[in-house]
Order: sequence, then structure tokens, then C-alpha cells
Amino acid sequence: MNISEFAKEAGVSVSAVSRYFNDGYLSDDKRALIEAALERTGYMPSYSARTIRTKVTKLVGVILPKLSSESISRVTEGISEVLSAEGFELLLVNTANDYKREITSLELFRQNRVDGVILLASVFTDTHRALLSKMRVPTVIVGQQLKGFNCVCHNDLGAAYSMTKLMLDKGAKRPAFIGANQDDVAAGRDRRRGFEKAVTEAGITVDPKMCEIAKFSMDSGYEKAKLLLSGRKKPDCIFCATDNIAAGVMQYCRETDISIPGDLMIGGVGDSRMGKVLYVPLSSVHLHYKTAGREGANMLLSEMKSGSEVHRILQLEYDIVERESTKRG
Amino acid sequence: MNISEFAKEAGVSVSAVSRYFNDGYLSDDKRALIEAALERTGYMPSYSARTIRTKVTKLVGVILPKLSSESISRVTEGISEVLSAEGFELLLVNTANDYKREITSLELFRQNRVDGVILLASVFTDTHRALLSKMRVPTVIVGQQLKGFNCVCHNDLGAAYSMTKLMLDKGAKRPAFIGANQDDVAAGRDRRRGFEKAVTEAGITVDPKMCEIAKFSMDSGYEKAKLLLSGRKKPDCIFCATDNIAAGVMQYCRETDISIPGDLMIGGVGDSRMGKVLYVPLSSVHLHYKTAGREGANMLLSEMKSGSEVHRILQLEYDIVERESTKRG
DNA sequence: GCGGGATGTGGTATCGGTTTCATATCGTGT
DNA sequence: ACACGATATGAAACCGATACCACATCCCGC
Repeated sequence: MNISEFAKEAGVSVSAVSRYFNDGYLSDDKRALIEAALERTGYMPSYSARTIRTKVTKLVGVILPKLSSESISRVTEGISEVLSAEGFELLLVNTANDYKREITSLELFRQNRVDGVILLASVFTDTHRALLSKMRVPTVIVGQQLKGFNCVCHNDLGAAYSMTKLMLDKGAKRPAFIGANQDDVAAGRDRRRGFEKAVTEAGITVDPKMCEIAKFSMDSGYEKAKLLLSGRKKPDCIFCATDNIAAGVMQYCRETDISIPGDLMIGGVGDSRMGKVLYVPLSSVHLHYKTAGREGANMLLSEMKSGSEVHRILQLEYDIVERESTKRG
Repeated sequence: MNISEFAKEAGVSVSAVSRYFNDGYLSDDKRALIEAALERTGYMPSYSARTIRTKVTKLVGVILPKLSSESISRVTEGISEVLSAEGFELLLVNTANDYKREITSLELFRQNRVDGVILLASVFTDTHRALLSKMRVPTVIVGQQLKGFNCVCHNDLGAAYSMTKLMLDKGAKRPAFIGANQDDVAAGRDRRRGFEKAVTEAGITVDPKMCEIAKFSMDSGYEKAKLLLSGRKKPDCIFCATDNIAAGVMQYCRETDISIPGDLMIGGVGDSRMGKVLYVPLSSVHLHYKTAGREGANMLLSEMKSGSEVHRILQLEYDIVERESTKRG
């Protein structure tokens, strides 16, 4: 059933029906007629037909690398909370860690499919940059920082620095690092730099042999821990770029009877739920993921309303959460 | 830029452009002209304009109670995997555990916004049933079983039964239960029935005082554990309807020096990542969440293709994963 | 040489809404 | 009595695509 059939059924004009669903200027008589017919028929106007004239989709595209990650789902929850309150819906694209799909999705979103885009990016290539600057809809990047674009990000460097410093202040002398791919500026490069900054400041030379690059998984953390802890020069603390990696390290320690924090201190980033219940509760850095999602959504909202081209970068701070894995002395 | 402007720019007819993006019957000359103009202008056809004629949105609505839950995000990942391979995108609605939003979202999806709907439901009210039977688009329910509709669900009763039986077989005599709201048929009622079945079969009478209802959170599990374990009659095993609840129970046991599995065995459901790294690794039941998502998506796809009204129910089986929390003798 | 299927083409009706426009009625201040 | 703004109304143009239609080739078999 379309609007003219419905209008006939209700005994009013097409314009009247359209006015009912949009602005005012409609007599109470007609309003009642329409409501009665609505009750009878269950008519609903077609969104796409509306969109074709108004150019408004009430849809926001969200591009993310995976769904089953605590940090990402928290961010998404923040986004969803703010946007749904404003009547927007989320068009989700799960790239499954495939950068090419980020590109194709951005392409897709240029076709007037959405009113705005939020990109939970991992890595930026030149293609990314080129495409992003050609976007015709407001776009916000969450979790990474890219000059010239709207971003909400975390202080990854500071977080890594503080966590590493915490362990060094407790007397660690042989710090090790297990991080993520350096192409990922936030979780990879910045967290490594934070680690290195703290180590250097403590008067220790960063030893490349004490630094490993892992995937974002427990298993990977486990493997890298095995590498680091079975060598000759053993670390007395490990800073892990994510809690997942830290959990893998801890697994290895449990199996090999390495005592935590006695023999080895461990610190993570992300303050995941898991960290609290690990067999040795994990010290971590709380990043405000949900807030990042909310703020990203708010930034997008204001961008969509104003249509302005101002680019802002919002960096959120962090909180150190100390638990048993670093409690010495 | 719209199709006629673009057609003029390319030097071809509007029909030719439309044919370029759809079927064949287009000479190579025109194809080349269009491709050249595409390169120059970056024109993309409008999705909503297309939808208005074809009635195809290439969108699937997914309604879920929350995002930051491991089980739900796994299901969603399965859904996303299958549907994106078929060129569909997900329109996500996060109801934030608000049943009313499930209703309004279903309403919304009746407006030709999507080609199909997947509902990760929690609770079914009469309103749900009424609305679901009025849906004009193919709909699949994942995680719950509702007669007369397309469903993909787990064998929740069997899962709970087997886990409880495992603990009873190891000699537990005073089994306790911490479950979820009984309005949730799958995670609430069925898992409780499975527990009760196993207990009864073992010749033990189910003691209502040994049964608590928690929320789906660690904290709630912790609180209920305190209730059960500080009473006079202490349980020697607790079956928890979810791993999160079990993790809360374990937290309490750690604080109060209750030894696991010596004093108390604990079993969960869901085989969450957390379970493996808990301070006592948790026995759990692996439910095939991602598979459920995939199968739900497949079911929806075949429903959308055929347009048939056949209703199927697919129940997935489970695997017991035994870890230290129930390893006795 | 001719009927008929496959291929190729552009004009235009159509999808289901919104917005503009011309027009009408009303209350009200002067 | 009259001008004027606020309210109310339906017809028709319009948004940007697709699908149908009428028509033009071309190739093939008979």
C-alpha cells in the first residue's frame, strides 16, 4: 500500500497524509481520519521514497575491524547509545580485519546510503587518506588520530608510559614489551613509544631482543611470552599492549610456575573484564571506550547538523588500575 | 549529480547508464564512454532511488539486546560473515535490554527498510508474537525457540543437564543453581529445567533454597554466591547458567578461601574466553554461537530467495568442555 | 528472401513519497 | 470595511533511479 491508496482509504488527499507524518498545518478532522485509517490498515510510509526527496537516511555507517572484541563492542555501544537517542540507526560493516574492505565500505557509503560515517580504523594507508578526504558525508574516526580529520582517540602513548613506569618504579630492571603491529598507530606504535619513553627515562636502554610483536590474541601473547621467558636474559616485567596479550602471558607463567608479581610483573592496557578475574588479577590501564564511542557520535552529530568542515581531534585520558600483577613490596 | 546529468556528461542515454549498473545489452562503446565519465566524475547511483523501484534494500535488520556480550557478538559475527558474502549489510539495533525497543524496532523494520530481519531475542511477550506474525519481511529468531517461526537455537536444556550431571557424577550431593530470569526461555527456563532434570535423575530433590536468579553479570553472580555459600546448608557444586555468573561465584570463593573444586565444583555455560584464564579454569558448555549466527543468516537468505512461508527450527548441539573447576578424583 | 531470435537503443511511465504553488478561509487590528 | 498574517487544502512538479515499450540491427537457418 502506498500513500495515494492510503489517502483514498482514509478519505483525504495525498498531501494531507504527507503532512500528517511531517509538519503541521493539518486540521484535527483530517488528523483523526488518518489515524483511524492507520489503525485499520497499518500503513507505513516508505523510507527510501522519503529519502529520495529529503536526502536524509537517518542512517550512520559504522566500519569496524571485528565485533567480538570487548573494546570495540564497548565503543560501538557508546555510539549506538547516542545515535539511537537522536533517531539514527547504525549500518554496520564488519571488515574482519581486512583493510580492503574498509576501503570498499567507505566507497559504498559515498552513495548517499548514510548521513554520516564512523570509522573504527586500524591502519591508515594512502588509499584511506585519499578516500577520506573525498568523503561527501561527515566522517569521524574513533580510536586513531589522523590529522585533518575528525578524531576521537585515546592517549595511548601516555597509557603505555604510565603502566610501564608503574612497574619500573617498583624496581623492575629488565623490562620487556609485547605489542601490536606497528602499522596500527594507536595500539601498535604509540603504545610502544610509551613503553620506550618510560624505559629510557629510567636510565635503561631499550633492548630490541626484549620486544616482541604479537597479534591481538591470548594465544599470540602466550607464544611471545614463551620466547621472552625462555631466553637467557629473562625480563622481570612485561608491558603488554593489550589485556588479551597479557592474559596469554599469564597462562604461560602459570604453566611454567613463574610467580607473579614476584618473578615477573605484568601490565596490560584496556582494563578488560577478564583482567579482574585472571588467576593473578591484572594491572591495566582503563581507556574510556564507551565514552569514546559517545563522543565520536556526538562529534558526528554536530558535524551533520552544522555541515561545517571544521576538523577536531579529541583525545581522552586514561586511568591506571593497579591489581595484584604489579603489587610488590 | 544524478543519472541524467551523468548520462549527458558521458554522452549516452539514461537507459544506457542504468543498464551499465544492472544487466547487459550494452555495446562496448557505451560501456567505455560510461567508464571514462565515471572516472572523471565519481558518480554513484543513489541506493534509495533504486530501492523505490526494485523494492530491494540489500539490508538486513539485526535486533539484539546488547553489544558488549561475548555470546551475542559471536552470533553477530557469524551473521555478518554470511550476509556480507552475499552483498547484504546489517542494520543494527541495540535495544539495551529494553523489550519495548524490540517492539518498536520490529515496527520500524516493517517500513520496507530491510529485506529481512534477524532477532536475537531475550523474552517473548504477546506483543512480540502478534508483531512477528504480521511481519511482511522474512524473519529469523536466533537463540530462542518460538513455534511457528524460523528459529536457530541451542540445546539449552541438554547443555545444562549435561553440565549438572557431570558434577553429580563426580560425587556432588548438594547441587545449587544460579540462573537467569525465567522469562528468558532459553537461558532462563530451559537451563533451569536441565539442571532440575539432572538433579532429579540423580535421586536428589531440588531444593528451592539452593536456587537463585541472577542478572547476566559477574557482580550478580558474586552476590548470589554469597547468599548460597553463607547459609547453613552449603552446596558442594553450583551450576551457573552463564560463565559470567560462574566467574562472579569464583571471585567470591577466592575471597573466602573456598577451594575449587575441593569444597565446591562450579560449572558454567557458554565457554567464554574468560573461563579458560580464570584463577581456576572453568568447566563450561560450548555453544556454537558463531555457527548459530551463520545458520540463522543462511536460513534468512533461503527465506528471502524463495519467499516461502515454511517455518523451520534448527537446534544446535553443544560440547562439554571440562576444566579444573570440576576436576575431582 | 524472409521469418525470428538475440542484441542494442532511447524515450517515458513509474516507483512512493515531499515540496511548491495557487488558492481559500478565518480571526483580528485599524 | 479592509488589509493582513496564520491556518488549511489539493493538484502537480519533482526527487533519481528502473522497467517497459517500441523500434532498429544483425545473424542464422531454411
